[in-house]
Amino acid sequence: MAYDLILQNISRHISLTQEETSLFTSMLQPKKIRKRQYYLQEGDICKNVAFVTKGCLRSYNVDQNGHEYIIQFAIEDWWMSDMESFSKQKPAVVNIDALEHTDVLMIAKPDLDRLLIEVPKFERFFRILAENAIIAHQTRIRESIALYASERYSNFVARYPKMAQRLPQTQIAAYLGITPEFLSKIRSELAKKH
Amino acid sequence: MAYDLILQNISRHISLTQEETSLFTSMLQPKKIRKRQYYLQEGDICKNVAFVTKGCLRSYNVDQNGHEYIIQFAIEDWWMSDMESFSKQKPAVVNIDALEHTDVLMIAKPDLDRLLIEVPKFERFFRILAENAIIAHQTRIRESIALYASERYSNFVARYPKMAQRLPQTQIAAYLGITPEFLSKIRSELAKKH
DNA sequence: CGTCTATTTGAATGTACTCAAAAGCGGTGG
DNA sequence: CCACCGCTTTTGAGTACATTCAAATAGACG
Repeated sequence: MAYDLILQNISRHISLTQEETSLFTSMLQPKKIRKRQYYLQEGDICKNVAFVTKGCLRSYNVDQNGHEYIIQFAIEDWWMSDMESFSKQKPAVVNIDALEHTDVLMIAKPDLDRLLIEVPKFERFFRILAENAIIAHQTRIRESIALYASERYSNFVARYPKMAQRLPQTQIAAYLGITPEFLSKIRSELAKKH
Repeated sequence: MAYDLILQNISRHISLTQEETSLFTSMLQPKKIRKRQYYLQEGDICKNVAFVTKGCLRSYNVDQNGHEYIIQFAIEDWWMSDMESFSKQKPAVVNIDALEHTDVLMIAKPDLDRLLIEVPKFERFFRILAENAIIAHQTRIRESIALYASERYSNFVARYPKMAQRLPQTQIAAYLGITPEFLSKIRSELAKKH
């Protein structure tokens, strides 16, 4: 069943009745996003939140020199949206696109608003989801100001081994806030130590 | 009335009945934290969430070389806790202390758990609070990997002018992830341009 | 008033970036 | 299935951003 993964994800924090599950799944819209295809473009308003069932998304922005800075990756079992654009319905400051052919389940903003009212348990679910995101973000902030690039890279590989395997180094570099050239040098230094 | 500020803070996102307000305020414990005094120490379990009514708190950690890295400041009208320690009741990885003589209103973990059950509106309140924190954290992550220290400092001053005025430069430097000496040099460069 | 901490300034060093060029790898079409 | 094209990764030289250490000055607090 195609909803297994998302229902399991939700059951980690709240339990749903049969009817609540039906209401929830009736709101889910499947969508395929091909590699390099945009899910959300800077300036657009984010109308859905996405749950990845296959593939990989990234949210990022681009500065005036054309450099990309990655805010977040989302592989299978991760949620993705531009929080600011989605929750306040204002133009997005980031882009979201697919690094691989990707399958998502989307929930539209009006549906989610209705869900939160009809099944308040989901307020709890999304509160916990948000709190966990805060914890991860604080760790990342701490590391980005306290650690050297080589340490940040080692921690990234240790924390997200699946992502580190499948992501191109250019993307990891853009997440760590370094150039691809410098990441290559870091990796060759780390390799020497074995 | 001492609860004005916190009730106004809450009313920005949800509205409470008379009884809900009474239940909520009955859970608030006032506490004074003197300058340099700890509110939470690394390794302890965070038993309360704090709302600052006067003064200034900071959460930070210290590396093996004794350098401090500041995760967050909280002045009047801000909430502060170690999210991970408080919500999962595990040992804190950060310290929280006062940079000024500070007054807070605290809510104990068991009280908050009960509040969330008895008044589910608070699930919504804390979800929105968490989502706003995520937006701020993502902005900070983006700036910390994309901008030079001088740009991060200018943005900090523009975004939090009240904090920039009252905080010592050492603390701002520890928040931006640079040395106090380098911040001093940045400031003298910026001053030249006038 | 005196002590302690915060800030400034300078010289030497280290981390990370830019630019350029070559080598490796993967997907696509013929 | 191979050849090609485009993109990713590697390597090197020169440069810029940021740190360390040291010492002098200014400022805050009891």
